Amino acid sequence: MALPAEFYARPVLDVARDLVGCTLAHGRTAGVIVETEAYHQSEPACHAHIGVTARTHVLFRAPGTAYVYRSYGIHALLNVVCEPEGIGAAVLIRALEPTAGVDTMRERRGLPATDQLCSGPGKLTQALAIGLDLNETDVVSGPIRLGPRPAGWEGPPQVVAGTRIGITKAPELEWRFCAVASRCVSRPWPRGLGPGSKSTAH
DNA sequence: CATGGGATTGACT
DNA sequence: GTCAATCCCATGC
Repeated sequence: MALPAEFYARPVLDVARDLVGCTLAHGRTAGVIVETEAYHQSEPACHAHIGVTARTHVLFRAPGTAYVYRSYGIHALLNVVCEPEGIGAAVLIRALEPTAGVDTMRERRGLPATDQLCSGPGKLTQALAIGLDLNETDVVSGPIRLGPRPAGWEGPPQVVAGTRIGITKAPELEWRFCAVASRCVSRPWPRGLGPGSKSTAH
C-alpha cells in the first residue's frame, strides 16, 4: 500500500511535514521517516532555483518522482518531487528509524549502532542501497516505496520545524521537520534549544 | 575547456 | 572543534 501520487501534488511544506512518520522501503530494508526538509524553486537553496538543466529537470517532473543526486562527490541523497508537474520542488529525506532489514543495513554501513544506521541523508541511502540509478524512478509504483505510518505509529506524530542543515543560501527558512522524540535524527537542535527558537538569551 | 562549489560523513586534534 | 575525500555539473573564459 503506497501513498498515492496526489499526496505529493501539494505544497512541498505540507508534504514534508506529512512524510514524517511514513514508511520508506527499498528491497527488504525499511524505516520510518523521522526527518525531512523542503526545497522549492522560489528559494535559492533549491537546485531547481536555477531553472531546468540536465541535472535539475527531474525536479520539474510529475509529483512522486524520486530525485537522487550525488552530494560532495560521495553520497547519494534521496528526494521526492512534489507540487504539480512543472513546479520545481522536492522533499529531502534526511533520517529514518530502521524497522526492517536491520542486519542488512548494519552490513552495508559497517556495524554502527542501530540509531545511527539511517541518521543522515547519506547514511540512509547507503543503508537502503539507494543509488543514483534510482534517480527518476517512481515512488508510487517503483522500487522505492513510500507508505503510510506503520502499526505502532498511529496518531499524528509530534513534528517540530526548524532551519535546514548544511546549506548556505536561505538558511533562515524553517523548512526542516523532525519527529520530536526520535533519537535517529541527523543532528540535534543547536545549543539544546527547542526548534524554532529565534532568539537566544540576550 | 578549466575551475569551483556543494542539501555529507567520518576521522582526527 | 577542524578537515579531506571525491565527482557531477554550472559557470566563465
